[in-house]
Amino acid sequence: MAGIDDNVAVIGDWVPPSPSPRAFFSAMVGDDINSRTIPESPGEKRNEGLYLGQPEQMTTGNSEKEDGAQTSGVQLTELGTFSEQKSNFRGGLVERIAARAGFNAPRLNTESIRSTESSMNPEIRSPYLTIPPGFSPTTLLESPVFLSNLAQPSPTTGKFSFFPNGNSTVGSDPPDKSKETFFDNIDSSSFAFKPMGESSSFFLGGTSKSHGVEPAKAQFESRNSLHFRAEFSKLTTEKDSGGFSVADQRTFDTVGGNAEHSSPLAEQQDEEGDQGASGDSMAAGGTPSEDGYNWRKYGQKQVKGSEYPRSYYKCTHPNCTVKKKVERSHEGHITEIIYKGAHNHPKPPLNRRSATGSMDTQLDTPEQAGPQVGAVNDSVWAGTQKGTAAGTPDWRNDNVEVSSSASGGLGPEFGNPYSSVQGQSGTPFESADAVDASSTFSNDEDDDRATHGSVGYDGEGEESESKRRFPLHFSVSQCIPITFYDIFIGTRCTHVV
DNA sequence: AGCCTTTGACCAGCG
DNA sequence: TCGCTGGTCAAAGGC
Repeated sequence: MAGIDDNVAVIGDWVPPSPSPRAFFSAMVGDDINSRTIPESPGEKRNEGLYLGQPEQMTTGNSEKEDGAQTSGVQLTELGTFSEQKSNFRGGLVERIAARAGFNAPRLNTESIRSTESSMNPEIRSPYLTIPPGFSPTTLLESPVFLSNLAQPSPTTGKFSFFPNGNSTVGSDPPDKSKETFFDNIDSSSFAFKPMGESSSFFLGGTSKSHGVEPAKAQFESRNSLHFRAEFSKLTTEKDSGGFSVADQRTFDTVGGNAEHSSPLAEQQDEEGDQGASGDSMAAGGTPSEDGYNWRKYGQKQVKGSEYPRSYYKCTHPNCTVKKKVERSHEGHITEIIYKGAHNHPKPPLNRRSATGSMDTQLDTPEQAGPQVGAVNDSVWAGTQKGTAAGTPDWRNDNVEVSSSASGGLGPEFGNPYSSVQGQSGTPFESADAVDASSTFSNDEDDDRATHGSVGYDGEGEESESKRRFPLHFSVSQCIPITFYDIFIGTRCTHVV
């Protein structure tokens, strides 16, 4: 199944270019910044490795900026939370791994990070996603291994695909494969991360632009990575904006990474290649095709307030008037997606060109299946997804805005039950889905309501509150603990617009 | 041949 | 009315 393969690939991407087990774990822990603790792998390119995100990346769009207080607070919170958790994670995971693997896991030094945490407030434990920006929970969750593993004690979903021997494909692996195997492999010299020339990269990182793009990453674009990019992209772009508000977290829930790591080329290549010629080439999360629908770009313009050009897309379906605006950073990261209207048709078959691209992620979610009623009112662009993981649109609400960011995709994936379905179904899960979902969801609501990307899916009850709290209309609907091999690494909360 | 992207021009809304 | 801005059109070209 492609889905599985994808997952595998994704996992592989995680691997640092010249990875050593330590590096890997350190990365996992997020100690990249303080790599000094791991002298063994000096040569490693940290930027390529997993980064625990940098807070700055997490900034959100302008609208959110307005909320200064929230903004800074949130950032800190998230970071802090992560750090804190990280410490736990570190202690637990690393040690466990070390124990199993038989090598000494480096102690991660998170002191510096903690310092940051100091600013951390009670929020640290906030239900919001605590996963570091650089670290993409989504990946974990989505990956076959993690998905299943989180719930299941033994990650048998398969070995990590990135094992050098290559025989370990998640899908192929016998269910029996257990963590033991995994660790054993690690322990054994055989364990090696793929040099990633190919997949160089899954950049978890919150590397900031400062890290610079590495050419190698260009290659990194595996189809799989696409959705990550999307997510990252949003985050990335937003980071520029300066702080992020709580609402922003919705974006982060699923996102950890910073797209910027990947070179623009990489992304573009990736997108283009993966998506195939489909017009989607444009966007990772924002790519039209990502959401499962076919889009035709009919214009592009540099918007005054926006640092990046805005692209205009129309749904290619005959009677569908849905449009969407996508802003992408120079690097190709989507900074904002705004849907206008609702699809009045089911998602097209994967076959389409876009489909050819690996990206086609068609969610076989119920929503998709059903035609979406909705006339689009030309009048207004409803949804904005800045920096959000795509969420499920809150179609219940008026003026629901669904935002799906490429990135957004994650949101739905995690939070959205459907997303989960998707993953399980074996269909490739794409960030796009999220997007799609958003658009899709925007149902009956008149087109007027554009869809904003929102992460959460339900939370109806909370919704009102959320609105109150978050001008952006995001609310926390549900929090799910994220664990990695029994280790609690954070919580994911879905927010509903 | 069909579909899509690109891109400059055009149009409408607003102050 | 003018200028600015955002959104859309449509020709040209590519795949």
